[in-house]
Parts: sequence; structure tokens; C-alpha cells
Amino acid sequence: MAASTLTEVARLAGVSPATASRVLNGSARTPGPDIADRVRKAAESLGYIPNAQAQGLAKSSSGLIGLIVHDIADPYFSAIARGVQAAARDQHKMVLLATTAGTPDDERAAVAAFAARRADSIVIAGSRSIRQQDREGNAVLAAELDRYCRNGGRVGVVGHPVVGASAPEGYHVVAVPNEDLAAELARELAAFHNGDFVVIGGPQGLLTSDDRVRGFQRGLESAGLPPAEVLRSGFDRSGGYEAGLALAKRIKVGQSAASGASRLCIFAVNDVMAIGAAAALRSEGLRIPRDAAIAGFDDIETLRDFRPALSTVRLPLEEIGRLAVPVTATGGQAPDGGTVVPVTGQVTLRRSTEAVAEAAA
Amino acid sequence: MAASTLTEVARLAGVSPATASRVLNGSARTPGPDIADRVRKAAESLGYIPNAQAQGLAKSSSGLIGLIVHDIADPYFSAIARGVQAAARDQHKMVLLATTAGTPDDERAAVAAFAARRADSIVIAGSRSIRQQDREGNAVLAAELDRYCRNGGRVGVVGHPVVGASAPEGYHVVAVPNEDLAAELARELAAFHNGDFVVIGGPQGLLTSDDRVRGFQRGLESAGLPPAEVLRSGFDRSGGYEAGLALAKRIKVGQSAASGASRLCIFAVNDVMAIGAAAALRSEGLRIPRDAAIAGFDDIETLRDFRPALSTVRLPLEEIGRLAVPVTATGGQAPDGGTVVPVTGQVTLRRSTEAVAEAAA
DNA sequence: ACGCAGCGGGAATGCGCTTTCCCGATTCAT
DNA sequence: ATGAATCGGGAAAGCGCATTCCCGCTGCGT
Repeated sequence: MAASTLTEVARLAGVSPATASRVLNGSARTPGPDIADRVRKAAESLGYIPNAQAQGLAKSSSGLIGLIVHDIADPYFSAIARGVQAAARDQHKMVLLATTAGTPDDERAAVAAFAARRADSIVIAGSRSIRQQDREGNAVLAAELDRYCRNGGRVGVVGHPVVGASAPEGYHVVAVPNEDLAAELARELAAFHNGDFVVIGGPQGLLTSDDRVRGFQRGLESAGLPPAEVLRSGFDRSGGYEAGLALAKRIKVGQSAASGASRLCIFAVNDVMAIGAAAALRSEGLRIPRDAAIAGFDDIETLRDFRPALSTVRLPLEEIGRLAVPVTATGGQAPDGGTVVPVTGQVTLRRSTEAVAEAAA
Repeated sequence: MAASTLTEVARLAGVSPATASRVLNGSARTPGPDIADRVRKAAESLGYIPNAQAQGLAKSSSGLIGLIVHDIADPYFSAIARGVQAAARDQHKMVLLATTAGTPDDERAAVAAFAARRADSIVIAGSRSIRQQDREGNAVLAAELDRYCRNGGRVGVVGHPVVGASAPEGYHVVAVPNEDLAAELARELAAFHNGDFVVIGGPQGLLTSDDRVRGFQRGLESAGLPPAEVLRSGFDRSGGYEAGLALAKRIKVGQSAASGASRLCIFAVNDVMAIGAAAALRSEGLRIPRDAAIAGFDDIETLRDFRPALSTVRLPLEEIGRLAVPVTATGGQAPDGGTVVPVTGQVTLRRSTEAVAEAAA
């Protein structure tokens, strides 16, 4: 028993399919009340559910929003996803999910799949990469996106424009001032921390990571401090953990060598990495903030109960997600196309970078 | 410039649309190599992307999997979502996301929307509710699901079958032994904890919560202990926090009254609530496990770095998600329909419930 | 050599719906 | 009272593709 069709409804109501269509879906022309009623009753009694595929085919638009993330289980992305979802709901659309682990090639495939489904718009979250190995992938991805745009699709990207994308129309990016915020974080930390700084960055070429590293260095410089050493590792918890292990060793050496060794201040380019690093230090018997200060970035909600409370930069993740979805024609057709929507974050200093009473220690 | 169509490709290649269709999509009949090549070249040069809507309409199947969660930003759900996503990828399908906050009515709407899109299958995660106020909602939801199943849809649900659902076919549930695991947790805790037990439950009528509470009590009983008092609150962090506040007050009173007051052991029915409760205790100056032991349920990955490490019951969330998606015809057509797939969890005792050296305290 | 099965390709139909176009019936202005 | 404008409804043409049916062709058996 396949679902009933518009035609069946129409027949039951004794009207033409055209009429049935007009009453059951928002049409400019609304048939007379009596007829409309008959149709609605018929639809009800048959349990009619319009076939969205057919509708989409007929009016070439699908009510779908494609969302591309690296990993939906990563709290950073799931927070953004929540925002996207909220925006989708407002637009009476559904969201189609694709996870790609950040691989440009997978992203390209996802875009193609979305295009095939005629998604009204697609939003890409997740740091862009300009690593050498991704060059070709990026180019292909950009081409795919351009095509999608030319065919009338709208795309929103959070963070950086896709590398190499050239379509001016239908593109819009939610600009996260990673660099500036990182600089501000550095300055605020520098204000009362007087040991060395070290940053745990993601792989070189990952734009978000690079921006934050650069910003941090700039902030240090503007505070009259020398640049921090940069450790590279994975952009996730285990990356942070590994780097943390390395740092722990170093800290311990320093402590035993010169008893007056200054306390290290670690900046991990995102919260999850920071937590990983903190776990590593702890596993080596070090305490935060006593033996080292540590700060992250993002202010992941789930991590807010972590102790010692993590200093970080709060990003309005959910709002970012909401802003990233392009407003499509159905709505107000706000000035879209080549738009850059700015958001802002906030440096949030907490316990993990607190000064420690040297005397007591 | 709308995307190019099969017909255009066919024309460019000098063949009929039928032939083009045959070569570009897996058909039983594969045209000659020379022709196939021409077609592929033509498709390539036009940047042809098949219209999935049209394909779906023609062969009435969409390659879509609908996923219903309460909140995608909740780590419990995002972990499951990751599993679903993985399974979807294996089946060469895409996942459509709907978040409903657990409202049966929203869930019904989501099911209807999925049905409209002709999703091949839909998976429902998130605790069922039998609260009075949800009775009607549940009935309607069940009806909608039944209809979906009758029309050939497959549904997978994690946890409990939808209340009132009757369609025997096309239904399958991933059974999480919440009750048994909670009982086991209680027994293991009872083995070395000798203070009172108290459980922080979600709203009454939330099946998952009820099961865990019941199981815990059973475990206590089998250990020869009296049932624990049950506090009710929201099923989320803030619910746990509120309950934690209440408990903190009580603990402090107990401590000041009888100096020999036994330490409380708190069981929150999920990790997020446990974290909330822990935060509340801490904010009241209490320490874990010194002033109270606490355990959760789920073993949320992001929370594993929490300190003191939270005792909990590990659930293979990602696998649960993977198992929840029904195997559809395309695959192996494994024995589906009315199936119950069991998964299992594991009690994981960690620092938060460790015995504390009374002497030292 | 002749008939028949088999194969490679095209024409045509239909998936379920929207939308233009058309037509008869009203209503309105003159 | 009559022509024009309007309204309410139906017929039909797609939307882009899969697929059934059909047809001409080649290769085989006897």
C-alpha cells in the first residue's frame, strides 16, 4: 500500500488534481470554501501526505539545507548544528547532514550530493585547510561550489571562504575574528602572567588554527613579549594530549633544574585540545594552574564544568550556525550574496590561568 | 542557468536519454563501451549532476535516512548521530536531521516530513515519555509511524518502542538494558559504599529515566539495602544542578549535625545531570568524593576528562546509532522487522565514587 | 540457408505534483 | 441590455528521470 496520491484525493473529493493541489498547498488561487473543505476532508480520510520529491521536482526547490561538518559528535560542530537546525526550522526547511572529517574531497562529494538533491542552500562549517596535500582537493571543491552557486544555490560558510572559490554571488561567510580574539586573549594573559608562553596549534595550514596562532603571537608582541614557541599536533583532543605530554616532560625538567623556573602558560587553539593537554599534564602529576596555566578557545558548553575552569574565548556557536544559513527567497530575501556577517567573541578568563600565589607554593 | 539534465547529456552524446540513463546510473543493462564513453564524456563536460529528486520520484526511493533527536547539541545525541551517519554512509544514503526536544507532537511532524520526503527509513533516538500530558501526542505519533511503516518505511528506535505503536513489520528497536545496567551499578556501588543512596531522576514518565531508577533500586534491594530516595528534576544539566543544590544543603546540615554522618552516594540518571549535580555541590563548597560520591550513566566522551573522573555506565553510543538504522533492501536485507537488537553497556567505576579514607578526613 | 534467440539501442510511458492555459459562468461598467 | 473583465474550475503540459516495451540487428543451430 503505497502512500496515497494527490490524484486519489482529488478523485475522492470529486475535483480535479489541479484544484486539490491548490487547496492542499499554498497557492495564489484558493478554491471556494466548500470545495476546499471537501478536498481537505478527503485528504484527511486518506491520510494523504504530499510527496515532497514530486513537489520539489515540479517547482524545482526542495526545502532542504545541506550542512557539512567535520564530525557531528564534536561539540563545536554540534553546537553550530543546533543553530543551523534552528534557522532551518524558521525557514520551514529540513537539514541534510554530511560529515567529512575535513577532507576536501569528501566535502566535494557532499556538495555534489546536496546539489543532486537540489538543496536550497548549503552551509559549510569546519576549518578550511591550505595544506599542500589539499590543494587539488580544494580546487575541485571550489569548482563544485561555484557550479552549485551558478545553478542558483546559496552557500554559507563559517570562518573562511572556501579557498579558491570565485563565485561572487550566493556566497556568504560568517566571519569569526579568530585572529583578533586570540590577540586579545594573549594581551590579557600577558597582563599578569610572567612566565613563558607556548601554543599548541593544529596542523599547519589549517586556517582556523593558523589564525589563532598568529593572533596570539601578535597579541604577545603588542604586549612587548617575544613570540611563543608553537607545537603542532592534531586539531582534536588527542592532539592536545600528545602535546601536553611533551610539555609535561619539559615542565618537570624545568622545575627540577632551576627551582625558580617560571610557570608556563599554554594556549591550545581550541578547548578540546586544551582539555586534552590538561589531561596529559594531570596524568604526569602536574596541576593547573599551579604548575602551568592553560587556555583554550571556543568555550564549548559541555566543557564549562571542567575544573579548573578553562580560560577561553567564548564564541556564540549556536548563533554562528544560525547566521550561516543563507536566507533564501522564501523569506525576506535579505541582502545576500557576497555578504560577510561578522560575529564576535569574548575573552573569558577563568581559573585555569589564574595567577598562583608563589609564596604558598 | 539551471543544472543540466540527462536529456541534454544524451543529446550532446548523440544518444537517447534512455541510453544515457543506463550508462550514468547503475542499470542492469550496460550499453557498449564506446557509447558509454561518449555519454560519460558528455556528462563530464556539461558538469551533469543527476537530479536525485527526479530519480527518487521515478524509482520511488530517496536514499534518505531520517534521524530524530531531542537536541543535536546534546553529546548523548550527537554521539548517536555519528553512528547513524556512519551507517548511512555505508548504505550510500544521506541523513536528514530533525530535533524535537522530545515533544511527541514535534516528533510526529518530523515523521510526517520524513514520510513526505519518502525517507527510506527513520531512526528515533531519545527517551519515550508516558507522561499524562503526552498521551495523546504519543498516540498520534504512533499512528503516524504505523502509517509510515505500512507504506513500506522502516523505523529503528533506540531504547523503547514508541508507546502505542502496533505495526509489527518494519520496526526494530535497539534495546539498551538500562534497568539491568543500573542495577549492576547499584550493586557494585553498594559493595563498598556504606552511606545512604539518593538518585536524581528525570521527570517521572520518561522511560529511560524510569528504567534506570527502577534498576538502581532493584540493585540496591538485591544488595540488601533499602530503596534510595528519588529526586525529580529536568533530564539535563540544569536539572542535575538544581537537584545538586538541594542535596548540598542537606549534606551540609548532616555534616554539622552528626559529625559521624555517613557520606551520601548520588546516582544521577545520566552523565550530564551528574555533572550538573557535581557542579552544584562544588559551588556549595563540597568536594567529591570526599563529601559525597556521585555516579552517572552513559559515559559521554566529552565528559571523560572531567575530574574527579565520573563513575558511570558506559554505553556504546556510536554503535547504538549504527545499529539503529534499519538495513534497507539495497543492502543485505538482513532479518528485519520486529527485530530487537540488544546492546550492552559496562559499569565503569572511577574516582567520583571512590571510598575515602575516613581517617585522613 | 533459414528461423530463432539474444543483444544493443530508442520510443514512450509514468512517477506525483505544479502551473499555465483555457473555458464557461458571473459580475460589472456603460 | 450588452460587451468586457473577472472568477472558479478543469485539461494538459511538463519537471528529470527510470523502465518497459519494441525493433532491427547479429550469431547460432540444424
